[in-house]
Amino acid sequence: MEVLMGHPLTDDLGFLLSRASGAVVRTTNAALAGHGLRVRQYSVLVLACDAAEGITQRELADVLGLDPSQVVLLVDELAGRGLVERRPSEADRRTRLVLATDTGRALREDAERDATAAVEAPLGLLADAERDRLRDVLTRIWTAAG
Amino acid sequence: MEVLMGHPLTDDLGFLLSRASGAVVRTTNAALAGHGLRVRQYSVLVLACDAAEGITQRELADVLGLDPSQVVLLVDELAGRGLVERRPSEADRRTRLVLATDTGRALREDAERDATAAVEAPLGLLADAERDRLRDVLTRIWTAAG
DNA sequence: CTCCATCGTTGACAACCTCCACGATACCGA
DNA sequence: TCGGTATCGTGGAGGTTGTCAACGATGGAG
Repeated sequence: MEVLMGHPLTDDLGFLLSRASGAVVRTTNAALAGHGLRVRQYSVLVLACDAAEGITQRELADVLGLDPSQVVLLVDELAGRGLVERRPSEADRRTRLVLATDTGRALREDAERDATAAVEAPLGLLADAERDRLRDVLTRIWTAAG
Repeated sequence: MEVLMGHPLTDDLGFLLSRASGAVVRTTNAALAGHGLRVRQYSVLVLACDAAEGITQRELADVLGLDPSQVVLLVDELAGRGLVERRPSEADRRTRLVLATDTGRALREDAERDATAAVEAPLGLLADAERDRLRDVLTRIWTAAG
């Protein structure tokens, strides 16, 4: 990979971060395309599936680091395909809880298999200890950057 | 940061990668805004500055992981501001070498100072050894993902 | 009750990514 | 020398993402 060497940006962590991130996202998107999903929608679906009581759109925006207006569209698409449904919250009538349907949960299972398999190529070569450390470092970077 | 805990995506390296990357890019963009630059243009400028003989647009696309058509626009913008110039290559008349002007080099100095200072918040808390390891891991991920 | 914050939603706009097609040039094999 | 094939830069189309401002509806504090 001679293109890698000798360039100053190769030392820039920010650059390496975005380049690696882009590569992984591309790979994941390709794997999810067969299910008609992109990473963004897939992330929302996963979060909805794992929230037993449903999850607020505001929470989705916070966790995903997205603008709330984007979450509206993502949930619209998922709801339009019957993968997710919006249920009014009894506690706070401003919020609408996003819940996964049975169809959504089934699709999530399939999609997750393909996604993890595809990402196995770039990330599989990391040892468990390395993964843990990487998780820790990335989380610290995110919290520090706000 | 209770929003961090308890969500399944918090364990997904791909997700953490893109979220951390997004945060760093946002921070860098904010720091570069004063110079009228975005990270993309800044990256091109840096590469042009550090290539004594100039750099091919194809090389830029390869190193940055961009489509060649995007590089055209980025170089157009930089050239329009006099930060960079296109010089026909004598060896291969298909290619046009991108070279930084004196103005471009001066701006790069200033911009680099601000950019590194801004990124110091999220990345400064990493020890040198951690940085080296992170660089290595990110590079391996990128090469494996193609 | 009033004032202010929050949630979801809509709209607009810029930036970005992906793909396809073209002319010009280079390279390689017959 | 010629002809096919590949590469470089460029342009354009279409979809996706990022960012910001506004709005109605609701909640909460004083």
